[in-house]
Amino acid sequence: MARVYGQHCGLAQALDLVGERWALLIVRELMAGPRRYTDLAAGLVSIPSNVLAARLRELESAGLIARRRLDPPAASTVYELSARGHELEPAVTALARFGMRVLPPAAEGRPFRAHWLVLAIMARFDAAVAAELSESYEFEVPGEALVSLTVVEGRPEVRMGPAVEPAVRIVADAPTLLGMTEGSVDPAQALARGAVIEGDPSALVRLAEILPAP
Amino acid sequence: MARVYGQHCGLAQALDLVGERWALLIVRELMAGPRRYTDLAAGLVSIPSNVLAARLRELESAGLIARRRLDPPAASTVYELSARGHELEPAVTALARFGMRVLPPAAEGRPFRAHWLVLAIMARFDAAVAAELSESYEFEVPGEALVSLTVVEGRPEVRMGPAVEPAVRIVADAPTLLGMTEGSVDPAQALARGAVIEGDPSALVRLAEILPAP
DNA sequence: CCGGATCCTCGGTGATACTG
DNA sequence: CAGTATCACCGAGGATCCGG
Repeated sequence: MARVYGQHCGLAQALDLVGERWALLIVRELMAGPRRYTDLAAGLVSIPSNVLAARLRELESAGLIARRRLDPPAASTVYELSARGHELEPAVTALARFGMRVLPPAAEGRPFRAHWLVLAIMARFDAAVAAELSESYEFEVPGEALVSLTVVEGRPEVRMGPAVEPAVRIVADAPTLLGMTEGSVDPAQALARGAVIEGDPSALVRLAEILPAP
Repeated sequence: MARVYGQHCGLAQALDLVGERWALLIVRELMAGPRRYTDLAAGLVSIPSNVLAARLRELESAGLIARRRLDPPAASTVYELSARGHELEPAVTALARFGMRVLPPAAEGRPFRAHWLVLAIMARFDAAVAAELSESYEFEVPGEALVSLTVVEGRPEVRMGPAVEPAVRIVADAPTLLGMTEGSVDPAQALARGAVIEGDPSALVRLAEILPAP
């Protein structure tokens, strides 16, 4: 692991910590909440098991993630972002925003996971437009993921799990919902693909405004 | 170069383009302006020549950088960021901001370059504090780099080269100036280390406010 | 079934030398 | 100056196996 730049530069320092292959994708997975080893392997799709184990060790010793044993009866270990690890979120969302601009719309054999919705929503959120808004929204891929966006006085919080009194609820399959957050699928197309959109129509307009095209 | 994630995710897509070793550091170099092959090699400190050539080829075919032949008499080729390459700047500054928080203050054998000041200033700039401000500042490492920060109605522009009518001019050696932009060296310490600070004292206060600690 | 460890192969990286 | 050529090496990829 002597493959570090060792330069006195913020960017080089950041890349010395999370620049290795798979490292930032592990952070992406944990941005959706604590996750077990096996869930991480599934969310990362094609990561070799030994590489995942090595990265988790490195990220833990860098203080970016933490292991925690769940209380019995659910005795299993989960990984989660530390406070310092959460500080990576602005950088991860900025990279994702860039990537979404050049992401091919079609999904030919390209794997996707419903919980990536969390990052997609964070990346598209526009704080300047949200301003003083306070409202919550809920997104569901039946049987796979339930994601909530809660905006409190312009500040967003994206989590796995239900929203309290969502102004809008959108239920669709993963490609449709991801396509909506990426701007390649509009509500009309989503409805044609079997999506269910319920709630306040004016809130749906606001939702589209605070999640502008990347 | 089949080492791509191939996932339908903005972050994975971004890393497929600039996730390989040295790629983002090349972007850092070009954020200080167009640069020749040899200058890139010097700014990246320890990059193998074949790797630099390979990355430049990849970044060019990805549309992130462009080669350009300078007009005679200065007949040489330079590399520069394309429009799409400039779109990486928010992500690079966000990563640098994270890295600056965990960057060890001392520089024991860790190499640095004066033009990294450009990224350091961009990373520390706080748009919320700058608000409606319009003012310019100049930073100089004698014989190595001259950097200007020009704020127009709250929007920053950081360039190599002199500022027009700077409200403040700071002249110091590279470690002192980099330390100031990283928050580890305050003006008093800088003066003790031989720095020259000239201009409007109230503008110096404003400068410290729009470049808060990362 | 979970959470890895182990073994092997292959290709990218690092270091250096060389050339138009 | 702007790369290309060569080679050793180590980390990624892929599969399998193992203890709790």
